[in-house]
Amino acid sequence: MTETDELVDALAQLSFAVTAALTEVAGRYDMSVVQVRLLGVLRDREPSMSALGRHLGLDKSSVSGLVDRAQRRGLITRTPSPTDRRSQHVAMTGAARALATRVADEFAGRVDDLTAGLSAEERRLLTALANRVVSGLSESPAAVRGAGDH
Amino acid sequence: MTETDELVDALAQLSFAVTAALTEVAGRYDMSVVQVRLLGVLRDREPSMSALGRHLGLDKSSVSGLVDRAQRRGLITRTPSPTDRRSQHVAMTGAARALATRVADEFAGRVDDLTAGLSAEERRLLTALANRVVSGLSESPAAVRGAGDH
DNA sequence: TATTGTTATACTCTATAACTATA
DNA sequence: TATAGTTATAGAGTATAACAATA
Repeated sequence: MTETDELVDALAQLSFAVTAALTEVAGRYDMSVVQVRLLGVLRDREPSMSALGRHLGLDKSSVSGLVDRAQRRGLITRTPSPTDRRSQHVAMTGAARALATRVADEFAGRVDDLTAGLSAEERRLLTALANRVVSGLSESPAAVRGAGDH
Repeated sequence: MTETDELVDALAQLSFAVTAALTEVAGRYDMSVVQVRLLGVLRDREPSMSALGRHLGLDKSSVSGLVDRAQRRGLITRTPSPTDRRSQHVAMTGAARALATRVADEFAGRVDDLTAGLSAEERRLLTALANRVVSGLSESPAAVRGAGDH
């Protein structure tokens, strides 16, 4: 295997492990990864449906369904835009904020377990390298704590 | 934000970026991430349905559907086990092998783009750190080139 | 005309439960 | 009894196409 193949495989496996951890933690609260990301985006924004779709990389019809299901569970609200009568503003409820905090905390614990074999210096190094990789992206995907986009 | 939170967020964003790249490449061939992983597992194995489920972390009923759809597309074959008449052995076809190679190559190109901002030494460092994180897992998730599990 | 959002439709992916066949 | 696999069913998630309302 070339060095490139080794890097590709290592990042793929790391990503599967991180995603699996988030899936597992979210599942304990009957949430999916995309729902966790939805709440992450709404943590410090109240976007329109279409802006939400851009943040999550989803079609507007997918956002409609996603928001419908979250609203049915009392996690988000839709309010009409005062300036554009076609538009809705999406916001998370207090219950959603509490839920998102719990999920993020438990996820952090799982990442802590995953990286337990690294020294403090190695963890800082991994953080820096991961940030360098992601910083090259114009549209960062929304993460769990809502940081890093726009 | 604490150092732990920074690490958690950096790994979450990195994982989303890597997964998004794989999703995008696979989509160009009408494939999903799980289908790519399926072919990755079959690259050097011909497991039973239940063993396949363990490799992918899926219920046997999910595997049935997944294999059905792949078989309908001519990507895999089912053959009866000679020793256990309840059991099926799953194998990938030549067409699937060619397809998996193309997807893996394009995915490698995307990861190359993502890490273009790193020096050769930094890429080696990232590979080593990612491998250290994943090596702590007893059951590694199947990656794109089929390496790293069992 | 273009944009915002919803709805209808179709498909993949996933799990639970019930089932058949074999061990 | 236990295991291997399929099928029926239900629900989340996604996209495309058609639509209504507004800009």
